[in-house]
Amino acid sequence: METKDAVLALAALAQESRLAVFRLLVRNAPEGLTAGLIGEQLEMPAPTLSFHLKTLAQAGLVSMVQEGRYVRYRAVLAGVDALVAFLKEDCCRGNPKRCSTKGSS
Amino acid sequence: METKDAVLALAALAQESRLAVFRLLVRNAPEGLTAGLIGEQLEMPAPTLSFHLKTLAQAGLVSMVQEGRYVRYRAVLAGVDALVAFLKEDCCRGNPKRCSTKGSS
DNA sequence: CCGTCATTTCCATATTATTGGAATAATGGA
DNA sequence: TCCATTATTCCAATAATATGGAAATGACGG
Repeated sequence: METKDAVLALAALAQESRLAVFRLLVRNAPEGLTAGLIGEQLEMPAPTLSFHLKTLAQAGLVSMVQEGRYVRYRAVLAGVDALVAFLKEDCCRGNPKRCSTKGSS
Repeated sequence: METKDAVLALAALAQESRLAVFRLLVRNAPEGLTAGLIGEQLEMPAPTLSFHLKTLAQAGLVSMVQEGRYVRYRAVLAGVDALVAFLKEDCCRGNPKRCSTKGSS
């Protein structure tokens, strides 16, 4: 992962509305939800939601699939893992014992 | 963790300069670095760096300790873990098997 | 105290993001 | 084909953020 991608993903999540959308999709993984259902759950106007979904998709954090008249969105959980790996890259110069808490990447 | 805290932390990282600062501190955990050394490594003007360090500190992602004339900054690695836990909260409605990749929180 | 060094605050500028109404597409059923 | 439904694009007002020079703060050594 490159810095540019990480900033894109972090910026996508660093916004109340989008964070709510993403977390809703995480809860509803792996089936996902249609745009309409998301808007209904979060009481968000369609254009606003569309804008945010596009941002999340461009950041690689959600995937979209056309299903007839609907578009189904899904959280890309691997995106979060990639982000964390990037953040902790070469943590403690590779002395994992000195690194805190749980030993993710 | 509350939504507000998560947005604060994500926004702190969602910026190229700050992301660079944080990752530098992660690499140099757990000792940390003084403000001056960070600015030197990243070739960043002092006021700009100070602004970004303050933002990271307010987000709970770095800690600061006065050391004589210097101020030492350290990455708070647990902050990242808390963030991930929040993002993946109730993932797949608690069906961890259906959740992807590695089984963090 | 006084000078020096490390860091922060002040401030103005430039840039970028969020929001939702109205209009526009795209799909499928009758 | 025509209509109802679903979702997106267009656009403009509003708000928030990043940047760095100059000045101010704070800490230590002499």
